[in-house]
Amino acid sequence: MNKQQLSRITSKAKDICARSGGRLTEKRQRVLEILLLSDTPLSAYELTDVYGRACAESMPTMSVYRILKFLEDEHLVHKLNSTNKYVACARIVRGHAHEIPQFLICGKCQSAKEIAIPTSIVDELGKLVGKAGYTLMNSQLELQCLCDQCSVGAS
Amino acid sequence: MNKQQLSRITSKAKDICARSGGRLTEKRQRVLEILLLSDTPLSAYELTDVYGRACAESMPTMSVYRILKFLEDEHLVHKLNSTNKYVACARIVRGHAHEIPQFLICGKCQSAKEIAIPTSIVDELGKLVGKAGYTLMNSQLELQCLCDQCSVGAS
DNA sequence: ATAAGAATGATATGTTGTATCATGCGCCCG
DNA sequence: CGGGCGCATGATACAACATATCATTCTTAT
Repeated sequence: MNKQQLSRITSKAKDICARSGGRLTEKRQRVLEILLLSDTPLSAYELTDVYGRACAESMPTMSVYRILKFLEDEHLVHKLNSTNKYVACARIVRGHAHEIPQFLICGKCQSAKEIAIPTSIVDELGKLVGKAGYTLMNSQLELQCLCDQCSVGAS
Repeated sequence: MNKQQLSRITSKAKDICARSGGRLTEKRQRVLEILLLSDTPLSAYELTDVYGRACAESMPTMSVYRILKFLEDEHLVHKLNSTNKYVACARIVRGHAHEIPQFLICGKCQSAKEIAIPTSIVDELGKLVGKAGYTLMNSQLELQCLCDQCSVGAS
């Protein structure tokens, strides 16, 4: 990702925040940028470290958590529950509307890819869930995978 | 679940362990029984508490974690990554072969139900994952739901 | 009986996350 | 302009989840 893309994205992120009455402050923007530029999801403590090294003055982890919560509420960042790490939302990068995200997580290099799952599959899942006596509320799937690069490397 | 069912299950669990060279010791069995009898998934620390109250002498949490790991390796227990809690495997209760488990977790009462997802859906997911440049390794899904009882109660 | 190995206990520490109160900073209105 | 209100951040403490490591106890085979 180059500087131009980054500034286009952060400018869009500012709009999104403004529309909901929030503000993308400089610190929030920096946290978002770190996630946008990272190859892999980061934990709150990893983010604290990266922030400290990148930005001269450091930030207490507490603030990182608060900022992550803000960014999640704005749908600019997602949390991966299976690894307790955070990723920038791919939709804001690619300009799509917000949907429930699904993730492919490489068990070897830890990369995570956000994908869209066809409505048909989600609907099938929903029916199945209904038969079991439950109602699907939210289907953020996190699938344990191996990415092609790691498959090749391992062969 | 009555005593007879419980003893049938633990006897089967003993066989499973024996086949892989392990032993279902009394403490391991007690931990498994607590999970079998619990309405909801339990964290390692909750298990420690319940164990302490049920069994007179208590067990260090460290041992609970070790026992949970053993039971997971034997596929007698699953860990829910989205909540960091543990459940007894439903297949051993119902006598089915081991498969990748999927869970429906009620966001209100915290109950968790283990279900089977048809091969067709898993295959579709696999294809999708393949197109995205990944290979599906393990598809333990944890779906955030509302159970029918809680839906009714809330209405 | 005893030695080897498995299971458990005890202790320390690492990782993730929340609660709470204090401080700073921007912005609006008089 | 400046005083005060509200949002953002800092500092500190602690809770919850998990692992590392060494010591002790129990089982089992010879």
